[in-house]
Amino acid sequence: MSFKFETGLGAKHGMNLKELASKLGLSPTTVSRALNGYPEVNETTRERVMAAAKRHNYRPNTRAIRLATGRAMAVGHVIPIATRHEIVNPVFADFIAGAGETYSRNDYDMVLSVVPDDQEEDTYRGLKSKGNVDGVIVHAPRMNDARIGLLHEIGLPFVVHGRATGTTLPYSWLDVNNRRAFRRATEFLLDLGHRRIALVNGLEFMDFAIRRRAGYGEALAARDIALDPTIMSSDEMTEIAGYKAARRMLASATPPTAFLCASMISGMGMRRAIEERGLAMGRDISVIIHDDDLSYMKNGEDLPIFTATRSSVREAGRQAAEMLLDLIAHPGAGPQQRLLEAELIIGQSTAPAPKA
Amino acid sequence: MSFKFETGLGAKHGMNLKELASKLGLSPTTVSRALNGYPEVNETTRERVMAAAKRHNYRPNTRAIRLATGRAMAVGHVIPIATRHEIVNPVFADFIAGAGETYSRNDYDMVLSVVPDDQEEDTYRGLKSKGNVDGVIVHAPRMNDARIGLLHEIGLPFVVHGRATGTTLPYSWLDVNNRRAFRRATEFLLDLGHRRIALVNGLEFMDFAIRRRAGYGEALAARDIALDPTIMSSDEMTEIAGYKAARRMLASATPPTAFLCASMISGMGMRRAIEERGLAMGRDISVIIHDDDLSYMKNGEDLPIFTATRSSVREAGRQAAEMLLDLIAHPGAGPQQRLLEAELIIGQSTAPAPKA
DNA sequence: TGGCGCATCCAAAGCGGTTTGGGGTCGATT
DNA sequence: AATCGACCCCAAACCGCTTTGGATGCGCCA
Repeated sequence: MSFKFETGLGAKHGMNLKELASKLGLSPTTVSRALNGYPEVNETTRERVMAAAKRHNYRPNTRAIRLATGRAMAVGHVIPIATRHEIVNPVFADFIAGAGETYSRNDYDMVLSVVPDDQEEDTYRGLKSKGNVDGVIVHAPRMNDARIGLLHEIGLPFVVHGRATGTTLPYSWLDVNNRRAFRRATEFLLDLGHRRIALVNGLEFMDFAIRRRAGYGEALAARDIALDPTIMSSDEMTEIAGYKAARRMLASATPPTAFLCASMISGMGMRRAIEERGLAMGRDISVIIHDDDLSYMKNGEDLPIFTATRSSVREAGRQAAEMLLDLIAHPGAGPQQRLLEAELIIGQSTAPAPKA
Repeated sequence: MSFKFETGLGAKHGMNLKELASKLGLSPTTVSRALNGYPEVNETTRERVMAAAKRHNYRPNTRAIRLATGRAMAVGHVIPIATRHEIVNPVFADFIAGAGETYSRNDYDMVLSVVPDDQEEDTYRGLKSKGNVDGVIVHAPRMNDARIGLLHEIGLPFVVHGRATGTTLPYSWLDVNNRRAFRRATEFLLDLGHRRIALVNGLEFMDFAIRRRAGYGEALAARDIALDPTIMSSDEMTEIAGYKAARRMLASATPPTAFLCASMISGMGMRRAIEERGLAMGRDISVIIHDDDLSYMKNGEDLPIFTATRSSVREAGRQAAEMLLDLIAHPGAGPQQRLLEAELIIGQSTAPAPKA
């Protein structure tokens, strides 16, 4: 009954199709077609309808459209909150911003689900069977990521941001060429004369970290330098983790002269460790980071602070979203892949290896 | 016609209420009521229905529920992308994560709209009239923020994260006591003997920045110290901005001995400027930051890197979302407000003022 | 024994759009 | 003059659920 009241009062609830149609002396059918650009309506009628729609500020009810068409006009991003280490990936913000721009332009909604990681599978199944979204973006793929098989099984279109080593199923992804980027960065340090190059990597169950490590390994192998596990670490990409890894390695008997580091944030922690030790980054110790080009964490202005492999995660978001919308629009077409190359930006944090 | 195919094939499209009902030999009415816990259904029947629903993996179609009930079961977060300075606020990620936890628990969807800031008003109007959401969270309020009046006008429930000085309308908000936090921090520095205390603030059309400046001013005034505009800056809270502000101030004839800084990220830039000058933070120069307790940017572990005013933005997200859901559930009730106090955490970045 | 009330269940009318399957009109064709 | 297409438009079904307004049956009391 309170419902009756609301819809009764409802001057506020806005014009609907039926009202608009009767105001125009037309049928809802015709009005709907006129507004949606169908050909079987007279052009002058269409203009009359369009004008009236604007005048009365008519906006079709999304809920009704969704039910009638069977499309959600929305895509989902499932953000798992690790129950163990509660890290909110700092690149999410920029990726989401990029993807969101694409969605806005295409009149799609973006729905975010933040769920404990043990409920992730259930969330995907629900998203599909309850019909909340037409597709999803898969974040932070791991090796042999189970989500790919799952999404295949339930038949929900998806694009992976990154790749999942070990998966045989075909699927759509957009990734940065992490292997090549880290190989180039390592070669760059080698060319500067460095021989003890440390790798401060992300967590190695994350696919991107595996690829970065591979690129690093390739470059060293090509110069016949053996991997040294004592100067290779793998951890979350936080300031603290970068600090601790660098501090530990610098304290060793044979410290590295250069660092390769997975993110700008951990790079800042590394710098802290370096300076705490009375050394100078870019003189005593060289550092190369991977720069996601986060808007709140620009790597300097004219002169970059860090030498870096750079690839905009915001742009990745834009493009991944476009791929997904395309997949949704053309369900027949096969999976799409796109590999972005990172630039190598020379900044102030690298220098020739000190004479031994 | 391709539609026919899909729904024709659609073993996949899942069980719906009608099918389930006929399988049970019951009417849709009864099944609906059984599942939604209405009293006018026999307990044994209810159990039979529940069991069948689980067995057939029935999940009610969200789109239909939304249309039938008139509720969106979703809340919106509008994230304006400033056309001038394209900064994605780094605290969004954590705030969103916190809010998202609350939504997940309550079976609400979170829909994010990333829009150019000149389309913000239109976005809110659309969200309301198209019925996409039941309420919204307003981010990053400014002085005399126009959104508050707008949302009042269009009748969309909302909670502001922060406050908007100058607004006379009553509205719901959740904020940190920024004024008191910065006043305490300033007093702390004063007690350590500092007299030239710089303020590296956020952009001062942002409400929180105004309040922080007020707290800073109060503390100085209480000790009869005049404000000195040359050691007060106001800019985006990026690493670069912090660096530049600190560098400029340190280069002056009468540099500050202490800094009050709006964020951990700009604090890291300040540290860079300090060390670049051959000074040590926490010895030559004291620094206090505001710490939003971002998960990827922890302020040290046992021993905090920075002395800081701390307040978890993730927790703020959780609570703001709860307030909003409460507002939506009880449209009659008046606006709610909640003021969170920040802790003052003593870290390694502060020390007594050097003897002049 | 007739009637009342309670416990259960159902048919049908929404919700607000889209889409199907015609149905007039009218000028052109034969 | 009858036929035939365009061309425009409409009535009604439908999407999958909720909710209203009964209907049915049964125990129980006067």
